Amino acid sequence: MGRSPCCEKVGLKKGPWTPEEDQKLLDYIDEHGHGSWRALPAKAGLQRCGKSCRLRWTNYLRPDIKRGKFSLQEEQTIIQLHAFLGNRWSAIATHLPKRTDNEIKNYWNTHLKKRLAKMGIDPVTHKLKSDALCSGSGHCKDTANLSHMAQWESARLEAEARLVRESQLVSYDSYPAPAQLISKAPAQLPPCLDVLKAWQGVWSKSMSAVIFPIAGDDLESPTSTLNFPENPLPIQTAGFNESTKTAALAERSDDAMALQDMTCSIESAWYADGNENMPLSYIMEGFTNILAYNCDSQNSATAGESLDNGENNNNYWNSILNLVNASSSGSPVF
DNA sequence: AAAATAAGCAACCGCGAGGCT
DNA sequence: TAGCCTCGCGGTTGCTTATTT
Repeated sequence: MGRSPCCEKVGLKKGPWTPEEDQKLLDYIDEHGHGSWRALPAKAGLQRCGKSCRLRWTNYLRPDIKRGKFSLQEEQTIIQLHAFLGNRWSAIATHLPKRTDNEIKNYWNTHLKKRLAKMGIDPVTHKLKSDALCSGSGHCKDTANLSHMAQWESARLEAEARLVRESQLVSYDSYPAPAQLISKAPAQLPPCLDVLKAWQGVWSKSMSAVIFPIAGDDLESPTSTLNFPENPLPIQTAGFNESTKTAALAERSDDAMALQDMTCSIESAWYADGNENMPLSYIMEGFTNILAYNCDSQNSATAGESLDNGENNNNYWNSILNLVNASSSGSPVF
């Protein structure tokens, strides 16, 4: 028996939405919430499949969507998260407020992927295409470590995404005030991606001289754009203080605690593997610093407009080598 | 100015997960 | 427990717009 179609396709319109259709959908959701997507088109007087309505709403009509050009920090965040998660756009979108997974996916495919490829970086593996830096025995082991950690991080992000979805369900139940309610969702999240954030404030001091030898100390450290409320736990770069952790965890939901524990697992696994010299987050952030530094002319103001592409490329490769050299036990990233 | 090509992006499709009965 | 239903995700398509020839 074949799979039943998601909806009766005969007589249903496909293709671009008209302003009238948009208005009907908006009006209906404004008044009733979306409820069952399958039943929505008939109730709203739309000759569309419910799936199409959901897509139009989530990717275009939702009031909390930010459109337009991606900022440099958004780009960095996408690259960081993609290195961890791969093409899991919904999980990535969870950490880019007001951006949809579809928009991020399109932006990756049309801009970031090409840019990385142009720089000689495999956009799938986030490794140098030559793979020269994985020739030693230690580097390949580190790559396996990264993969293991990425699995933990991936699972943790999925749990976070679940929390966000649940909070959004609550929000839509009490429509019509979706924008305000959804905007509260991040405030309900536990602090996240500590792996990426942990080094914040440290990297620019300890590594900027290596990564940005000409940029000086006043160069803004391109930290994660992940938008979360004030972190109840102090960000630490050398493991977690147990008493602090315990006190903070006591204030949280079970889910949040689980997420925090997973974060700790990632970090402790890293340190336990004998790579105490440089946490993954250092490497990841340094990596995206480099990307930020070498992104194309549209962001040249950040990188320094006086540099031409050739210089940028030279600095890029030098910076990678410096970055690797800075880690005596080898970088797991490349 | 017209045709060809490339880029950008909205929308569709199929699949899998999870909930419900 | 199995089967059905709904939803969401990721890959892909195809239309529109911009750029090049």
